[in-house]
Amino acid sequence: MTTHQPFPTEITPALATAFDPKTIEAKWYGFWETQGLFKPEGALKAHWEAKNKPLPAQPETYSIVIPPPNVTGTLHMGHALDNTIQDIFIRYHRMLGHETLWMPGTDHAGIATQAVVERKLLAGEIEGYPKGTTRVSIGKPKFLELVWVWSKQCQESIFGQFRRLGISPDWSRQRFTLDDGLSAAVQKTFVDLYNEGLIYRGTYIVNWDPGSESAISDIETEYFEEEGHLWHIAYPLASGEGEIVVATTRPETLYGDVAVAVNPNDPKLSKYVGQQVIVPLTGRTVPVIADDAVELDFGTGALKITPAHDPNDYAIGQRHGLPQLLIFNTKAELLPLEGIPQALHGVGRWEARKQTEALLIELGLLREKKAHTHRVGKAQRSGEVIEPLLSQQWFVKTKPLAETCLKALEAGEVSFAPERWTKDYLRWMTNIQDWCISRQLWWGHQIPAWHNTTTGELYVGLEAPAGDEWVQDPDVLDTWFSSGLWPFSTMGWPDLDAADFKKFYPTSLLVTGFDIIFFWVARMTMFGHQLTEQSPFEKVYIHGLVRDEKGQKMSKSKGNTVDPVELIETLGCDGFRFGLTSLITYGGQDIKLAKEKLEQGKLFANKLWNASRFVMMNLESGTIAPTLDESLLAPMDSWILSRYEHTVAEANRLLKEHRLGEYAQLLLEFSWYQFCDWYVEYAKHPMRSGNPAVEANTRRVLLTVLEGLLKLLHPMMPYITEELWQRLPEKQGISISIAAFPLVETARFYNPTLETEIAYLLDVVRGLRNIRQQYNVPPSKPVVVMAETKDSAEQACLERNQVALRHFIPMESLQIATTLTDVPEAVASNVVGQTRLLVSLAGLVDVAQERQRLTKKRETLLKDQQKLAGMMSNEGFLAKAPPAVLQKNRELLAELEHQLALLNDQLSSL
RNA sequence: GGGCGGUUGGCGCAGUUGGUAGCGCAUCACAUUGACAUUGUGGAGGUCACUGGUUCGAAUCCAGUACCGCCCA
Repeated sequence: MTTHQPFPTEITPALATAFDPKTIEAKWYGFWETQGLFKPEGALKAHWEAKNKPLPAQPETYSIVIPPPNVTGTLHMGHALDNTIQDIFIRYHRMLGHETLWMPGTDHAGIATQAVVERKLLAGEIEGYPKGTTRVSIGKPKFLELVWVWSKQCQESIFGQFRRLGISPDWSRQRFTLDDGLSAAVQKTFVDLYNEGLIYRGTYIVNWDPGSESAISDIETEYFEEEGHLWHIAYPLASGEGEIVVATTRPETLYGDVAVAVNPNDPKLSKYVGQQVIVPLTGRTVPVIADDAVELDFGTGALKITPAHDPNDYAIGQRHGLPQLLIFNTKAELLPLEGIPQALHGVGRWEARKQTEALLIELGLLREKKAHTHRVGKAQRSGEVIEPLLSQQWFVKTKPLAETCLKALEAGEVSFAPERWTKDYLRWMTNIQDWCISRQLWWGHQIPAWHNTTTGELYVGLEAPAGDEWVQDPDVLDTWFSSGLWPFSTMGWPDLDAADFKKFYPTSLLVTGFDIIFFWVARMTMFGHQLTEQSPFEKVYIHGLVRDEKGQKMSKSKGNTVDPVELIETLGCDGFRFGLTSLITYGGQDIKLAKEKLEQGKLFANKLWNASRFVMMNLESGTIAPTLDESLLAPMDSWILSRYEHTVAEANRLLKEHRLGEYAQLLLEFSWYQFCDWYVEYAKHPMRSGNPAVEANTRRVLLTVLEGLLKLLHPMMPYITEELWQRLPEKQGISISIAAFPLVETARFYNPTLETEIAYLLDVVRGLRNIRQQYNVPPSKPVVVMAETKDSAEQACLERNQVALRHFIPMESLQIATTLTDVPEAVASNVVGQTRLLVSLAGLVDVAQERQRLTKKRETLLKDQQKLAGMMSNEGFLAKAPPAVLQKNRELLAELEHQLALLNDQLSSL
């Protein structure tokens, strides 16, 4: 056995009657960290030392990279869930003796972070800067300095919150997407992909966010149905004879019109094709063109074409070789162009819309304005309405990358749990659009491309070419570009010999919410396959969103967010983690934050605490059998060992299958409803039997089960299990976190026959308690009990569990018989299995009440019996049902019939 | 318009090889000297949204309907 390592002992010697999480959480977290137990190497060594076995030469590895939180604020419930899940898997594999790495870190979150600091600056919340300060006014270097300060602060507070959650990543390896190594990976990737033709630069209509004054990708744009208007505007024919009325939702863009389009099959309008019309307010003459894309029955049937500010118009413009007329600046204000009324120069788009409408009315060209519901795209981060804008941007050619991913998916190199998410991933990969990766921001990875100021030449490379005339492209890359490299850039890639990369890549599991399958998971697989020629993870575990109690999505603007740290304060970390885990479903449903269910976690922690307290008090009171003496085991002992072994097997299965909700439920049931409610209660008896060998052996059973239970629970409830485990009289190793997770290699105690027997016994106890309760017999008052059964197994069970029975039910006497004689007059009865239970209650039996109770029971049984009898008289069922089911039903039916007979007897004797 | 998910006791939810429906909270009754009132004990409460099909047998599989939610166009 290993020697005990020092561990914090400033704990009260005796366990308090109520579990107080606060006193233990900080203590153990510090202990784990200082002992290096979150490090793969440290944990591995400690694990095998505790086992007293040599380190395996080639230990199995297990690795997860954390979805890096943004350095924009604080952790929310989604993070709490996501990281609790990861921690469970990490701690489980660590206890299995695998070399386990959980890589932590944070994401620089370009737009979001820059926006936060800009907002703070503007609001005067940054010391040394007056209210109203803009990023432009202080300049790029100074501004970036402030963002760095902010991001460091955020990082610290996030890591602090993570620690409160009790999670166990290797903090010594923490990464940030802007770290030197990760940045180098980004630069290299960009240059390589450019050289392979997978990155290109071009002028296209992009989703422009006037809020951040940057392009964003199409998936960062969210669409909302909004009430708007449809303006019908008359465009006079240049010939002077007549007009075409055009319908538009955006009158302010008419300054950018370069054509009017109609459907070639339009019976009324097609005749104008080839003619010229005058764009109102601009004096510009543009052609009328025919295009199939124009819907005949939308609006007036005629569309104004603004290629520089609408993706559909852009496509039409391309087909017809039309010019592209840019009318907005990066803030979506009208440019000072000829053809735009002077008064509108520099005016924002909404104001411009109003004024344009007024001008059109003045000119008598507004034919109609009617309410119209349409879809409006908004920037995910800033909430600003997207301004489609023609601009020069960098793109990733995604089709070839996606194809590799699809092949890998088909080959099973990567899979999703729950499986249904595969479809979403597949659909997105199949219909993938090129990815706009340049952002007009300051905060991020500046693009390694250089422009020659004199020749206009473009050069892409890690270093600028020689000469003064080269300036670096000012744009930075989309944050997801660097996040897409996360699973391997954090491991040392592109250095293929980096130790972590060689050992821990590809990772074992990725845990994340479904909302970022496209943003992140897809980008990681694309980059992973392209750059490392393998999937960055084997399995993607997708969980639902954490919603508020009403099922609404939590958001700061709605004010319905819940702070996980606050919940940890009130429930204790272990209680919180248990509650959260128990809410997880196999199907990955969204989680409604039911506070009752979380509360259950807190109660469970207290229950576990007190049960352990009881066990430890008993362990201290005498010797513990060095090994289990099987000859001394009473049926109840064997039963709990059987249940325990079964629970061990199940827990391992559920964890391997990523079924965490069921894992939580399983352990709750075993600990509370089996161990505490029955075994611990039972054990009080042999513990006071006065037989030293039995007592010592019972202590051994209690210790075995409790120690195992603590280990089974540890991945989910790390603190309380550590605290309790450390107090156990025997333990191997320095911490439960590196102790061996219980496994069933060969079943030793699992005994279904015995479990059936004890299930019957416990039913008998319940049956007797039921009677006692009905008649208000005080708990301590002994009663006269008679049990009549013709079933020899039942009889044997009762005989050999008399001691336990008497312990659960205070009895004056217990008579077990095949046929009872001398049944007293006043008895209350119950039926369990084939057994008739009688309790003598002189002067207490109320015949009416007894009749009512028995009748009710008979009705329930009768219903079951009829149903079953129906089934058993069905030819088809008898012919086709599997023998095991038939057998089971036959037995059940016989039992029901017997029970009914007993009840009838009893009723008629009343 | 297409896809996905949900509909199970008062409330919140579990329930994957199809074999007589489970949990938490709430509720009713009883219990307070030894692990625990952050408790224990006993009870009550459900035709598993609806319709049809497959099957000896359906909450579970299939088809359709209704309502709710999400994603994509």
